[in-house]
Amino acid sequence: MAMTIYDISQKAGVSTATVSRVINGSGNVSPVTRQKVTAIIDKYGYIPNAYARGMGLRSSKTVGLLCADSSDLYTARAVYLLQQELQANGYESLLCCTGFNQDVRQDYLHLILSKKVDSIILAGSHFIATSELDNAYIREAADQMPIMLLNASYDHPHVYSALCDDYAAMYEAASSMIRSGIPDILYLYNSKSYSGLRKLNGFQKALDENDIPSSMRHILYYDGTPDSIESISDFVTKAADDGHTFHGIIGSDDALAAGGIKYAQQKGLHIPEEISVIGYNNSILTTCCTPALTSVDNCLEALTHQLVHTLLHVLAGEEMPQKVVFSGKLIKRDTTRF
Amino acid sequence: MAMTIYDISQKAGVSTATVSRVINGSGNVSPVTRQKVTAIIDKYGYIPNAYARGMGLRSSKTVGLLCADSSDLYTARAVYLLQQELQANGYESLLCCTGFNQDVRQDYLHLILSKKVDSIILAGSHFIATSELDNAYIREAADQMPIMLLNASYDHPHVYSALCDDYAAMYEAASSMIRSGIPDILYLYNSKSYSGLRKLNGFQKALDENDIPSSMRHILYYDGTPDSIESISDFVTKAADDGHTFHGIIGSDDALAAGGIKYAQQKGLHIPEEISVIGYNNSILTTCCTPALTSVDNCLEALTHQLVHTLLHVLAGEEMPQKVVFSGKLIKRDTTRF
DNA sequence: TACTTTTGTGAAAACGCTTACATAAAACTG
DNA sequence: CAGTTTTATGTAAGCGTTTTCACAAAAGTA
Repeated sequence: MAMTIYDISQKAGVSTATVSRVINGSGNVSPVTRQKVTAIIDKYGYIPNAYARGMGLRSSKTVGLLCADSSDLYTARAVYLLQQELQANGYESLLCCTGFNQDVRQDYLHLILSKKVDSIILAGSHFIATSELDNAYIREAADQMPIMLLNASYDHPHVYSALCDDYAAMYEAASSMIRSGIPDILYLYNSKSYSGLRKLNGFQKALDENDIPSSMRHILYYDGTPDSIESISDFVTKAADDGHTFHGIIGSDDALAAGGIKYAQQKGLHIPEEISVIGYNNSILTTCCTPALTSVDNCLEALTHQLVHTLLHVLAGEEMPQKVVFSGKLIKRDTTRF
Repeated sequence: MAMTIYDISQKAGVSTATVSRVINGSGNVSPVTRQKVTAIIDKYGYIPNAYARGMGLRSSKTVGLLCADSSDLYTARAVYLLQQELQANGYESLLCCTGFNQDVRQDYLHLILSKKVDSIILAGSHFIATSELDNAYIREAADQMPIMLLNASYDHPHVYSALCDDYAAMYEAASSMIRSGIPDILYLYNSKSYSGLRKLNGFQKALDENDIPSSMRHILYYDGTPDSIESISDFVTKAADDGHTFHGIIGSDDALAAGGIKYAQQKGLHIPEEISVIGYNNSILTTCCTPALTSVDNCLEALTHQLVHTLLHVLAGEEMPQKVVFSGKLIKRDTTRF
């Protein structure tokens, strides 16, 4: 029932080779023949079978998009932007969400390799900086194709990355808060990914430079579900009850900071007069909060654009930089005094 | 360099047919042979080429996930859940975001058909209830494979759907608000999708039943960018300035309702004493807002689960219901008086 | 034991496309 | 105009699987 290239060649009175050449715009075909074949193709709505095609060709024109959870604010946007960039360049996106499950990830690696994807893009807080398992994973994949890292980096000849200088951005955010007269800051983070660690280091750097004593450093890892603001505020309340005293809160993402705002409100503390809050990612949550949340814009759009740009050129066999770094920007709103 | 089934068959001293049978668990293979072949496969880490495979097989084990914008809160979650369900059942997800662009959608349809996907799932506020173009699109796709609709329905033998009874849920939400003593409600919506229209109708029904005069009906279509809470509150402010008077705001999604909250705060109106607000989707925004937003939970998880369930059975050739309806649930928080 | 059924296996065709090679026709050379 | 290059096209050999068919060996039958 479905048309094949053979059917088309019959109807057009030419060989399959000619039809193939017309479809791919390869080789020389006379204008009149091209026209004739095109007409038949249009008439019957013929669409070549990508599987048959993928066999002859080297490229499947597909890229695996690997992440843990594509529904979190940041990753969702990253996935969307990547997908858009890829589609605009004729590539398809195979979405692979591991849900932080190693087995699923293994299955996906298998699937991805069997599909002969042209590349894999790792997005979101997928992997943990310290995990040797992750490294093995990347290395294995990198043997077969270029691997693209969004906001992470890894030293390997086939691994390319585009990242935001989270270190500098968080350093800037913390410095601003200290400069505004708040030395005792609660730092909340919930991911030990590369970017999570970079942020943390930037924060520490700012404290170090300002000689903040360790008694004023409150760095807490929140390992609850990331999508419940209430449980975050409960977490902060508990921290305060446990003796942590702070007049500023910095979250490694906007949800954490939003939890900080909730905490302040429940406690009856005025923002920003009595306590300041800064988030990260500059997501929709920033303007949803009251007061609107000061946050770091990590130029995700630029990152995704660059990453796909690099990928396309790498696939075209060109020499490209392994690593491109952009800088984030502190967007000032109403939860800070500066 | 990459292994083929032929290489494996050589090393195992059997034919390719036997290797294929081992891989697919089809036909009869003696335990000893199976063992021998499996060992070789494992040893060399052989992964069959999905393209070659897709040629012989009828199924590509891939489903197209079509949406307009996978980064919006609701769709992102839908996509993630669908992808998880599919992956758990051995299917891959080809993510296709049209960005509301007809040409892109056309390209994707082409791509999808060439990839011989087993089905297409339409998710998110993808298509407009009144658009004949959309219908043609669905029909065309439905000729080739089952089409699954998330929270929409369409009468066609190959189109299946799982939906939330948004009509009833919104009716319930509006009724509750009216019952709490608020007859003049501002209804904000930003999508003319099937679900958008169903919600609107449910809202109207509640007003009708309570004999709310048309002078108290404020139904506004917001067509700005959906991810800026500020522009929504500006929109509401403008509506109030234009003479609309209301003591309740219902949004067809949480972002719109959040804009309503912002508006009330800027105006200095107390929530819920002076003005009530209800959102829809029960997203993370609900707890991010202050006060926490009362919202309708539209049981997305149940929908996605059901949809994939239906799909799998349809693909297995079983008879399945064209349409399964779930009911939403009003989650009461702090922006309403009931 | 002679006959039928089942089981395990391989040879080879098919799947729908691309492409290297061959060849004929057309277009240049000088 | 003979010789060379270019252009247009077709033939057929892959690409890596699955699967039909055939057949031999093993296992049941009576």
